[in-house]
Amino acid sequence: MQPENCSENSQLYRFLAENGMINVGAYGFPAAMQTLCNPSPTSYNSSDYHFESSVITDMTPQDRALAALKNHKEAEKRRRERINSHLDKLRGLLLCNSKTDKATLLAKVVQRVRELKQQTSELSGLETFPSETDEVTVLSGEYSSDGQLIFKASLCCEDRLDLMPDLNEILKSLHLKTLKAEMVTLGGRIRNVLIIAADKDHSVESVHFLQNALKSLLERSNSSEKSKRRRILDRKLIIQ
Amino acid sequence: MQPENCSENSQLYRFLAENGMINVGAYGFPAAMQTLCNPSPTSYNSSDYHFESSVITDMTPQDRALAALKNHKEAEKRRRERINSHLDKLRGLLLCNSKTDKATLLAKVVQRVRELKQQTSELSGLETFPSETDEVTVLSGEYSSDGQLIFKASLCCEDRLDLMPDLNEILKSLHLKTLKAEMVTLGGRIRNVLIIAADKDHSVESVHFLQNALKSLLERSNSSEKSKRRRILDRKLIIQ
DNA sequence: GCCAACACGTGAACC
DNA sequence: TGGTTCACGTGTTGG
Repeated sequence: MQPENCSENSQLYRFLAENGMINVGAYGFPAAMQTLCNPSPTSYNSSDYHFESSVITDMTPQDRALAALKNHKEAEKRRRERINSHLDKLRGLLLCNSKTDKATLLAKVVQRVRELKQQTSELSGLETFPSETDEVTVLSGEYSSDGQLIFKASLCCEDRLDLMPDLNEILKSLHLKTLKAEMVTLGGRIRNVLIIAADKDHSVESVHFLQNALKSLLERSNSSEKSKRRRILDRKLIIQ
Repeated sequence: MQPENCSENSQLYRFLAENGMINVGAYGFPAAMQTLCNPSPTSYNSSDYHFESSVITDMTPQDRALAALKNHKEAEKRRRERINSHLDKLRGLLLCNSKTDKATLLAKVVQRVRELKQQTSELSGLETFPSETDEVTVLSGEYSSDGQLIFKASLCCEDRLDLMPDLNEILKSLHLKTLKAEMVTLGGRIRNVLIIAADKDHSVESVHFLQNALKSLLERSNSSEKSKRRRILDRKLIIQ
């Protein structure tokens, strides 16, 4: 039996120690793993538990490796807890029994998100005429077969001459293509519904940028027009 | 060094084998783990690789344990894949980069589900007057501090004398308490909005039962009233 | 005893 | 390097 590298022996050492096959120090592992890297042919037992490296410094490379392992172990535990806490929140949100298993839960989440997207799409998609309330709606579609992301954006606000130029500027700067545009004006207000395509390489960012850009466009529009309007009822921002 | 049980030694054997410290058969592990349970004091190496148990039967207890381990390993892999595939679907649904880590993804999912619930609640909650379309809407709230589940249910259909008794019967049979009830009638139609509390012990089931009960109530209502109505435009069922 | 689901600790990969 | 994330195989528990 000739060990090939130190890693294997540190594993072996740990294995033996954890299973009580050799005695270990208070913490669990001594700083003697180094000695195992060039092991003497004697058997591993507690009588070999003497080493010279530990007298040189308090923090031998072995101790440091050990501390790293401990860190790693704890970090991993925190990671698991973080994930599980989110899963628990989802259980609450979906009214799932706390003992619903993870896979089933996630399947339900997928289904629910699809339903909700569908519902908001239907509920908010019915509007074609401008409303009294200012609205920015970005309904994210999914990726088309050719890798483009197709989605729908709706903007409802006061009509003004430079709205379309502003809108075009935004779309151009984000490298978004307008596949289709509907606009309806009524009583000084306008509703703009755009079908937009984004190249796959910067699609996600573009969607978020567009949301923010439209939102700020709407705010700009509001602040400049506020004096003219008798009332701004509300502001809706729908992000699907 | 006296091993305490067989499990430890099978672990040890596996450890040694996996790290090439002893030779193993074609599959990976020989059927010799039993011999390790009462080990001879000699060292573990390939020269000890002879055993009598395997000649008795093809399926020794060791082989069966081995097969079970293999099963277990593969089942666990399938489970991981199942979970991860759902996570990937969620990544697609949320337009997340494929390298968004699990915890962050799940945090976004939680946030998104909350947003979507909020939006559908707002979008569908605006209606107070009865619509032309028959509707059952159950908007699930979350658990209150005292463990009760509070949620909102809305029902819109033809008005009829025995609607309220039917409704009360349903709620009573499901042990649901009505905290608040709004009802608006207009042109022979009625909209009923109920705030309902369910005890925690059978809350989830009750919500689903209620959904089904209201749905069938609506269908019953329709079939008996169909002749009187000139048109039933549509039927909406919203479940949040 | 089997099966399914979980938490755990660890090695590997990526910054 | 250290920090962080992932997949993996395993021990364990409940049905």
